[in-house]
Amino acid sequence: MHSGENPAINHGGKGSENRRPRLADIAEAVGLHVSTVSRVLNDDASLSIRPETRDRILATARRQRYRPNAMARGLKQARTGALAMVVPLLRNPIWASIQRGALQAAVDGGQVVMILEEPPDHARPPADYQYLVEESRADGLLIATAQRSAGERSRTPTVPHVYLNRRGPRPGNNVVMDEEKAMRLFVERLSGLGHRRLGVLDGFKTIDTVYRRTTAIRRLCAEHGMSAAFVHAEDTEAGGYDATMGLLARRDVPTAIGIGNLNQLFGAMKALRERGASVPEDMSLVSFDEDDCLGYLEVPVTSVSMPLEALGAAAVRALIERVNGGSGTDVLLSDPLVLVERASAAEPRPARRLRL
Amino acid sequence: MHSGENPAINHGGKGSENRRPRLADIAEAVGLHVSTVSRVLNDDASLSIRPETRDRILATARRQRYRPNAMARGLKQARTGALAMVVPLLRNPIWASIQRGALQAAVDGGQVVMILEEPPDHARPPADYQYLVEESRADGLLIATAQRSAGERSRTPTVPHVYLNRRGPRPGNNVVMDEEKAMRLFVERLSGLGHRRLGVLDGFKTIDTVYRRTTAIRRLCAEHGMSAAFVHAEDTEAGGYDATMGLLARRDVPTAIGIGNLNQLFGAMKALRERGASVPEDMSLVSFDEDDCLGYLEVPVTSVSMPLEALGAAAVRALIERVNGGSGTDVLLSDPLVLVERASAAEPRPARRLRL
DNA sequence: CTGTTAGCGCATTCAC
DNA sequence: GTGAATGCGCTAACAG
Repeated sequence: MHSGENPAINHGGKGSENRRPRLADIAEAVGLHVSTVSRVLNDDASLSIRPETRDRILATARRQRYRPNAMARGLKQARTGALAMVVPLLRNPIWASIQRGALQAAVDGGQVVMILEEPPDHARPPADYQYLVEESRADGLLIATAQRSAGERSRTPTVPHVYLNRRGPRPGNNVVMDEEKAMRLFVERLSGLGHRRLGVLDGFKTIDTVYRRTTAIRRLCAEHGMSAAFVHAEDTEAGGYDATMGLLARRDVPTAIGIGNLNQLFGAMKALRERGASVPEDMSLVSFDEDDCLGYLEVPVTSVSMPLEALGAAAVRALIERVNGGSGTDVLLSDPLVLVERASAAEPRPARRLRL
Repeated sequence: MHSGENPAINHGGKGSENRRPRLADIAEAVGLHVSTVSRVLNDDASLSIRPETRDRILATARRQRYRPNAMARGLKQARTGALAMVVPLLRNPIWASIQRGALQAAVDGGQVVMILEEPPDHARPPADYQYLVEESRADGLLIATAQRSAGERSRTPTVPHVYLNRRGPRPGNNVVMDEEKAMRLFVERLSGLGHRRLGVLDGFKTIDTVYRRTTAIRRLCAEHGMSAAFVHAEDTEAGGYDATMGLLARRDVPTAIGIGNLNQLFGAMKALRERGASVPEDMSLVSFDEDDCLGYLEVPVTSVSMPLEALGAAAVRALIERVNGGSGTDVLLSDPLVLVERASAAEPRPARRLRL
C-alpha cells in the first residue's frame, strides 16, 4: 500500500484550509466561474458547454470530494429536502414496518426523514408540528399519530401534510389501509366456519383505525346475521388480558375473537389459558396484526396481513406530491390484503359450553 | 366565536405577501433594524436595550408568528441542528426502544434526528454516511448498525460520530451496554440453580453485541466450571428454530439455553415443544431481550432486562458533546441491568434424560 | 459557450 | 442603546 497520498483532504489553491470544498473552490481550481460549475453539476439542460470543459469540472469536483451544501441550496430554493414524520409512542411493531416503508420511499424521492415521537400522555393536534415547516426544517408533515381528531375541531395544518394510517378532519390528505376489506376477511371467514357470536378486542375508539374497524364489523355482522361484542382496552398485554376476561364474563360468550394488535393478543391468550378455554376448540382467534412470531406460538394464530410498508411508502409519495404543489387525493391501500390461515380459527364446538 | 380575525397570516406592511415572516418584516413593523431584532430574539447578553423596546420586539414577533429560518441560521453558523441516525433493518423491538431514547434526548438537546435504515443485504462502512455531514444535512452521525467492523480496516469517519450499541474500530466513540454484566446475571443464576451445561443461541458473531456476549460467557463458564455450547443463526423465528434443533441434536445436550433475541426465542420454544422438551423441567430458558410479552407466554420467560432507552439517550448526548468540540470517551451502561425472574429458569432435572 | 449580478434569511463585527 | 455592512454557499435571471 503506497503511502504519501491523502485524497480525502483538498489540496488545491494556496489558502485552502481544512474547510469542506465549496463551489468556489472547484471553480477556482478549474479556472471557471462558480455559476458555470453549478450548472454543470446540476446538469442544467439549457446549458451548452464543450464536453472537455465539462469533464474537467466533473473530474475536479470528484477529486476535491465536493458535496453541495444542503442548507445553502435549500435557502436559495426555499426547499429543505426533508420530511418530518410524527409517530405515536407505541410498542406495536406495525409502526416499524410503516416507518421502514416511509424511509425507503423518501430515499427514492431524494428526501431525508426526521422522526418525532409524540408523548403518549397527551396527544397534540397536528398543527402543533407545523413549526417544523415554518422553521424550514422540513418541507412537509407526515402525521402518523393514531388518535382521531385530537380535541374539538382541530385546525388542519396550513403546510403540506398527509395523515398516515389515520384520517384527518377533512378528506384529501389521508393515506389509510382498507380496514373494511380487512374486516371482511375476518368476518366472512368466521361466518363460513359457522360462528355466530363474534367478540372483538381492540384499542380505544379514539384511535382512527379502531373506529373504522368497529364500524365495518358492525355492518358486516349485520349482513351475515351475526352478533358482535366489542371491548376496548389499552394496546398492551395487560389491556388484552383484562378485556378478554371481560368478554368471557358476558352472558353470551362469543365463539371467536378478533384481536386488534399483537400485544393484546398475548394478553388474550393468557386469559383464555387461565380460564381453561382451548384454542381453537373453545375459542377461535384472529389477529389483526400479522407477525412471523404468530406461526411459532403454542397454537399458531390466524391473522389478517396488511401491506404496512407499502402504506408508509404511499404516504411519503403522496406528501412529496403535495410539497411539489400537487393537490392530491385520499389513498386507500387494499392490496395485498390477505388472511394468513393458521390453526387458531376453526369451526365452533356447539356441543360444549365454555366452563366459566 | 367572533370571526373577522385570522392571526395565522401576517398582516403587517403593505407588500406583505403570504410568505413566512422574516426578521426583516418584524424589524420593519417595529421600526428598528434587523440586527437589533436578531439580538433581542437570541437574547444576546452583551446587548443593553431599554425593556420597553425589547418588549415591543418580542410582542411583534409573537404576533407575526415569527419563526427563525433554520437553514439561514444554519448557513451562517455552520450548524444544522440535526443528527443523523443509521439503524439496521431489523424487526427486533430493542431498536424501537433505543430509537425512542435517542429521539427524546435529541429533543432535550434542541436537535432533530433524521433516520436512515441500512439495507440488510450488504452492510456499508460507517464512512459511507459521512456525506450527510459533508452536505450539511446533519452535524453528526449516530451509527447504530449492528455489524462489527464492516470489511477490512474500515476507515473511521472524519466527522463527529458515535457508535451506538456496537463498538467502532477504535475506542473513544462507543456507547454500549455492559454485556458482560448482563451475561454474568445469566450465567451465575443458572450456575446457582445447579446447571453445568449451558447452551447459547444468538445472532451471528459478526454482530458486535453477540461477539461480546460470547466472549463473556466463555470466560464466566470457565470461572464456574461450566461448559457452553454456542449456536449462531439469523435473528428470526426460523433461525431460532433451526439452531435449537441443532443444539438438541448434540451429544451433550445443555440443560439451559440463553437466547439472544425475541424472534429467536419464539423459534426455540417451538423447537422444544416439538421435541417434547418441557420448560423449565427439561430445559431452562433465559432471554437476553426483555419484553412485556414474555410474562404472558404459556410458560413465562425469564430475561435479562437492559436500559435500552437510556442507551439511545446516552449516545445522543455523547454525540452532541462531540459536535460541540468535546473529545469524549467510551460510555458503558451498567444500570439498571437486572434479571427478570419468571418461570422458565429452574433447577435442572438430573434424573431424566431428554428424549431425542 | 460563459461570466455578472443579485439575493435567499440570518448572525455578527464594527462603527456611531 | 442602536444601525450599517458583510458574508455563509448556492442558484437563477440576465448579459454578453
